[in-house]
Amino acid sequence: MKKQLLADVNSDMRLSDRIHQLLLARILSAQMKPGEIVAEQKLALELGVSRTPVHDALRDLIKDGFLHQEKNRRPVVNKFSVEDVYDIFEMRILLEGEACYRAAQRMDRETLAKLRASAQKLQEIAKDHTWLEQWAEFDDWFHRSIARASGSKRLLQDIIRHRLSHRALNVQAESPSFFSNSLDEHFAILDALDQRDGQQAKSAMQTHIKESQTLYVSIFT
Amino acid sequence: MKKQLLADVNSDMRLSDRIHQLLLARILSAQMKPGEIVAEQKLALELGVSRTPVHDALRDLIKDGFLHQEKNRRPVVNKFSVEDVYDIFEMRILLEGEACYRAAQRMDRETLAKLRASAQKLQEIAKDHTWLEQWAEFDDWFHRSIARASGSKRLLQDIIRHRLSHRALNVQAESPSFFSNSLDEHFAILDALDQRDGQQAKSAMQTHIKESQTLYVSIFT
DNA sequence: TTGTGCAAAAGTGACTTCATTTTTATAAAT
DNA sequence: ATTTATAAAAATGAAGTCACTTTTGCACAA
Repeated sequence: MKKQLLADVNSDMRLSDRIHQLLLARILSAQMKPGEIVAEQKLALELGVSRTPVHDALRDLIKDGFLHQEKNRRPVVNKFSVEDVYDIFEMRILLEGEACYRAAQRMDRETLAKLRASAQKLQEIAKDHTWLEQWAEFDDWFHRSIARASGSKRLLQDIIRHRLSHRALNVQAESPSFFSNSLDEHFAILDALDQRDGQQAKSAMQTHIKESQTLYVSIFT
Repeated sequence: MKKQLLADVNSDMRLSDRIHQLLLARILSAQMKPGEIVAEQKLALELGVSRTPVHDALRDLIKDGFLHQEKNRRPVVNKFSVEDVYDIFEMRILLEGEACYRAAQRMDRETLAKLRASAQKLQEIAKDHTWLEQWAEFDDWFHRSIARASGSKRLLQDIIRHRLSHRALNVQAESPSFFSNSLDEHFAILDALDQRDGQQAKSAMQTHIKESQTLYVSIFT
């Protein structure tokens, strides 16, 4: 019986796109680790498809910056150096700071309220063992919502890209990256957004990301 | 006899990468215009290769944001709306402003001197009929040099990406986008870099790009 | 034990083929 | 003339195949 790793409901999607999703998930969840070889042929066999859609998916991942490949060689999952870690966060500070500044003027009250409610709910169950995964999900939603509220298609896209890189870092970070004051910082950002204070919101966001940067840089050093 | 459109010296490159280069050049030079259909099969025939490398090149161009494609349909060259134009320049203002700020501390005197010399040479022949193409080349080199001097791999990459979008705009801009004070602005940036004044350099760069933005937005309105 | 050379195995790049979907062209109908 | 139906042509997504390159494993030598 054939493996059903691609048994998505989205059967109207291109195979290559479903495979791209699957592989991205594997990278972000450490099922595929930095330095690991990802052979197109082997993967095709494993997934029970031909090499063609796998080839396309791998090419996408290369453009995404998660793999690299030399001609005629098998693709390899990228490693991140300390410099990369620093660089990724610097981009986030710049881009998400700007997005937050713009969002202060444009974000609708409804989304703002939803973000606050979720953050509060999260605060209550902060001692639960499921906290970490719920946190990761919320954190992503929080930052993307603000990026989206910036009103700039390209700013949003760039932020998503660098945030994915950030998430890929977790794979290499041994200790679980976890900081209790992150939630407080989120509230600070929300407060500034509520007051429509762009400068303050930007500043709070940048402080928030810098905290994270410091932690990650220390882990990777 | 077969067409020699791909008769590059780089015969050790993948075909798909050479085709990607060729198509990008066609887009930036208006040989392929917005809205135009780019059929994989037809292109393969024209270039005298199989569909596979063409397919890969087209996929890259889609990720680059120059084409879009719906499933089972032929790819189409992207059109830019006024909002896109504005957005592209906003990204350039943010990213190249930051790069310029960082470059003020890091750019070596040698590159700085070369940029100034080229700018001066360009100024002398400003009345020549070959001015425009030389200008375009210099402008690209100028901005990339500063982006590179920022010391950030990702900042450079993002800047290159948005600058390519900018260049793709020229295809849709009817009147030749041309402004005599651009060179003066470049000198202003160089002066600030010479003085290692990050704030001033950033500000000069952002003013420079805003000038361009105003012009392009008016053209696209 | 540690290299070195070489043949077998596995892998990629690119071409070809096949099934299905979309596009185009033509003809009929309003 | 313009729309609608439809059949032929052309295009894409995915699989299969082939030539050439890289990787692997093993025998042999230092």
